[in-house]
Amino acid sequence: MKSIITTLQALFLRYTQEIFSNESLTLHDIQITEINANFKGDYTLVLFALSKKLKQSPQQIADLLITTLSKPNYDHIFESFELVQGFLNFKLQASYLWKLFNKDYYNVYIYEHNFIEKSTQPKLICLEYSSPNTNKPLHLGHLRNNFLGMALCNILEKIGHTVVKTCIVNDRGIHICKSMLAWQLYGNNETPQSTGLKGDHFVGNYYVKFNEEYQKQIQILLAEGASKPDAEKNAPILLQAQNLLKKWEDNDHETLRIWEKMNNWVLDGFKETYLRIGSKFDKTYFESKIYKLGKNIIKQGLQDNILYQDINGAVCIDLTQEKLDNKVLQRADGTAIYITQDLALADLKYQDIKKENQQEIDQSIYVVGNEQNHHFEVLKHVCIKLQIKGSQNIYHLSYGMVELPTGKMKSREGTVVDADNLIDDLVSLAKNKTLELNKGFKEDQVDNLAEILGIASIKFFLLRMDPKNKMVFNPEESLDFKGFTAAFIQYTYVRIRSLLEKNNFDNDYKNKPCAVGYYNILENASVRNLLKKIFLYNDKMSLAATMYNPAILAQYIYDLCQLFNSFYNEVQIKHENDIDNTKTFLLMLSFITKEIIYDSVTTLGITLPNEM
RNA sequence: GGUCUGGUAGCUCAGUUGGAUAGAGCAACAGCCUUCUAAGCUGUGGGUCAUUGGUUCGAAUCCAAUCCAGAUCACCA
Repeated sequence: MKSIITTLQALFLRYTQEIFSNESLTLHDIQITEINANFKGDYTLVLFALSKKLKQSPQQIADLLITTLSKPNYDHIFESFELVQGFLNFKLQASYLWKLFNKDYYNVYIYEHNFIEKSTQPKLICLEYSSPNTNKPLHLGHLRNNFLGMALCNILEKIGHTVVKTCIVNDRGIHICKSMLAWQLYGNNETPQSTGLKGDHFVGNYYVKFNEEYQKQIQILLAEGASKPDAEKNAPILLQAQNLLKKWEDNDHETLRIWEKMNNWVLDGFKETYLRIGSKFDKTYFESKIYKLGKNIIKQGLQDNILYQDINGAVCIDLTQEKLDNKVLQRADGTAIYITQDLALADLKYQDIKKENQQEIDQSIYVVGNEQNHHFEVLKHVCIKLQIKGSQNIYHLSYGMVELPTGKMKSREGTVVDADNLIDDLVSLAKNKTLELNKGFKEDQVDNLAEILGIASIKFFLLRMDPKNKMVFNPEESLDFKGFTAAFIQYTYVRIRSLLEKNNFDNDYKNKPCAVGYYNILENASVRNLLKKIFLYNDKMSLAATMYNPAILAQYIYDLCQLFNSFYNEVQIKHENDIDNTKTFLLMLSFITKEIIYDSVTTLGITLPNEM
């Protein structure tokens, strides 16, 4: 269903073309905005662009428009006009709003069960997100990544695109060897089972242990008179870890056995968290399985003279024409680095998805933090130069870091906010709050509800902000259940459910014809504002999709809920008269609000309770 | 040093191709529950949109310079 702004734009385009006999006018010249709260009316036609194009003053244009549109042979949809310094404010007829709601929203929804217009150009999109390392548990930054990825996927699908969700698991490399080594040295054959720890936390503890020992050894070397860089490079435990990496790459049986065992512990832990937060993937790739493929691409690149070897034998690419430096793609000793496997993955994803969908990928989105902006710029250029298919359609959706009030999160200094712990904290906060409000739920109901509310609260908190900006997370202040939060929205939702139920909506009103009324109720500002906000849903969804920004949707939902609550407090539906269909209309309005909340909140990946 | 982000209320954030007197939430203060769920609603206070200049009917938004903060510029990931 079309948004009201678009509808009005089209209408005014027709009007102006007719009235000013000017066929060259386009939609671009018709600037319609929601009215500024300080003025009277519903919407505003901003006349400056039109004035320039028509070479007439805003006053002249407005005069002619008003006199013509007020004539009875024109669409009878305007109630009044007011011109204020180039802004033509107008109020719509209540009957028009009523009809619009009934025909374009209510009935369409009842029949089609959908609010959103599909894109006329559906795309096949590959969306990569999450990308965990298997040496430590997920933290708050990963949560932002996961929530963004899921929400974006849902938004794009809502618009009608096909999205293939992929995940690359970074399960090899020196960082993995560090936790492995620490476990070998200090683990005493303990396991997640024997300690009762979640697998990823269990392994993460050894990663921390490694760094502690590493720091100790550096201090010892420094005390013995070594320079700082030497100490950092020669600490025995680091040399051991490097040695372990070499053994891993040489397929040392025992090393691989331990690696696989520890990796599975971590992956089991991730699985649990992903299930809890609702992250799903269509395809999961493992770096350990694909990193070697990159070497073939590099070999081919050398043969084609796109790449070159420097004096030490490292394979490089010249990106000076792209205003970037020369970039190494493979070490002098022939081993792979980060970008080597990214090349392989880009190629692999393209081939796999094309094969499965019998269709070219239109876009490949990577949800990765903005610390890697440079890396992805380089990656895209390298892919293009190496003529990897689909390279032109690579898009890095870069999101800002999550910081604490004290500054950056640093794993080594223990200042990370652990994902699992955070979720537990929020769930338990939600539980306390629920118990405090004492609404008479049974114990398992309380636990269920707390799980829904706790997870929703962190999701909404992370999604309501523009992805590209960094954000500050204050544990004390952020974890609230009032104001601009998920709980507020969930509360509004259950409140509407209850309202509809108490008023017997499903049986007595849902299918009642209600095309005509006396419309007095639309003079109530809270009713009118809610209705106008409903008319914007489609617009906001498609904007969120084109901008890759779930925050637009989050903000919209919040506004909608706030308007509903104002309306709810002002109008007592059960006391309204239904002789003129007013009560039916208000219940339908509430119903559509509820359905939009459900539709949009679900799209963000957030669960709604039925009561709270 | 180069490149890229950002700087809006005490704090956390909106502000959609330049539009009218810059908006929310939190925090503070004052009200509203025998009436459809008060996790709600209503109101008050709080701003040199980092600074300076420019572009024009009009600038938080575009341009330039300066200041501040962050990221990045690895044969790390």
